[in-house]
Amino acid sequence: MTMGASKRRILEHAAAVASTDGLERVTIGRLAEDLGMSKAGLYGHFGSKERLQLETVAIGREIFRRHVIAPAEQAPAGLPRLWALCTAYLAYVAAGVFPGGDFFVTVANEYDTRTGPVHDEIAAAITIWMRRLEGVIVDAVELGHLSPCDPAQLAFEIEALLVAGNHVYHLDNDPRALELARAGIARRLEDLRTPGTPALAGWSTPERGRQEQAESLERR
Amino acid sequence: MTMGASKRRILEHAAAVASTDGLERVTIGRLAEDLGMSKAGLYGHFGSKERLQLETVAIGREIFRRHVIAPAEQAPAGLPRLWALCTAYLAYVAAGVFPGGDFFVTVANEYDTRTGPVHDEIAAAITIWMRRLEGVIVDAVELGHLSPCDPAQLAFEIEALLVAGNHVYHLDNDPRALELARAGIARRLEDLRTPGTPALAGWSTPERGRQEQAESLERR
DNA sequence: CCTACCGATCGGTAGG
DNA sequence: CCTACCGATCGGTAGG
Repeated sequence: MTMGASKRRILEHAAAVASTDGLERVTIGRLAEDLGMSKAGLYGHFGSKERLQLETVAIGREIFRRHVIAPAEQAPAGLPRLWALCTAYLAYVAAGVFPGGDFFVTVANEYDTRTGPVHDEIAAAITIWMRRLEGVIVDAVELGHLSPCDPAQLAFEIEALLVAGNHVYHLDNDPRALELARAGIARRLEDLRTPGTPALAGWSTPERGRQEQAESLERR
Repeated sequence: MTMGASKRRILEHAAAVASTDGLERVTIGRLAEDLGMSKAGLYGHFGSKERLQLETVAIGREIFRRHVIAPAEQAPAGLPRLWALCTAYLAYVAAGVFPGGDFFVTVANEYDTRTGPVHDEIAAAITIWMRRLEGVIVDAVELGHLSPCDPAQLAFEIEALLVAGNHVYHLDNDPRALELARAGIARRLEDLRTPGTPALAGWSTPERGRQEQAESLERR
């Protein structure tokens, strides 16, 4: 999409605000003040709050594609690409590409029980992401990397762990959440990996000392 | 907590609204209009928006305890109780106890990157829930129901699947999401179940016939 | 892009 | 519990 530099600057800031506070709090007055321009000047780029929200979702998709999808496309098809998608997602969260973590987790939770164009656009973006996961899983099975399995079930489980990693990472401000997500996905994929297929980088759980395990038991 | 009937009615409505639209949209004017009272009359019960939010979180915890924790306490300790917690959670979502699904998923996502007393109260409630999951997992291992495992890791994975089930159920308006969550948890627990321990009700995937199911259990 | 507005709604208060 | 109000902020508009 062709877009002026000013409009792009507005939308990138809007996406950053939405990732922490939600699309509802992306108000025209707040954006204008943050960016040092007038409300009416900013408003003129969009014509309605809903258009601003829809264009914010669109730029969120663009940033997600650049930081998660595109890097993983470099990996070989099948299991390596599936694992690359997972590690790229976790890296995107850890790097703070959006200050509130995964943009789509925040806005999807905000709009999951609402109706209208903004809900539909968010749901469509997530459906496309899930179809991509499922497609890469199908490839991995057809290439003999993984034992036969239900792609929708496996994609659901992987997405659940990724999203939970993002969520707990921010709620508890604890980077170990991303490690829990990585370990859960690695274990699930390891169980499905066929004998001839090599394991991948960062696959195994880092060694945990006996003391740390005992503490984990005590903490309950 | 002692509480007048009027205040309880306000808070139960506030929790219902928060589960769909978030705590931010639980405004004093909206509650007053919904309940047919004046803003000032409603406001007087709380004294500040933050107090209203904190008391809404408290009543959300009470309702969660009644619908998820208490029923599962009836099940025997160990694996049966762990499975009862999971099925009680999914039933609580499916039953629409809150119109927006799990109250805590909505508000935790809303507040995960904020600071202050409301964030802290939500984070504390979720920590207590996670500690409960971990404690029941430790019991299941000590009772010999499950092979030894990292309780924090398993609790994280179970919670991830439960929350994803709730989330996708509402985002796509598709009840199969809860079945994906149930199946994912069941498979994970089945892999950890020790030979002498019986499987539990609703354990297997429905698509599989009873015969295939029985064979599958024998094979292990 | 701007200044200057509009009616509606926000959290909160005064006074009863 | 109520009416009546406050200043701030919301999305949006008029006019340039």
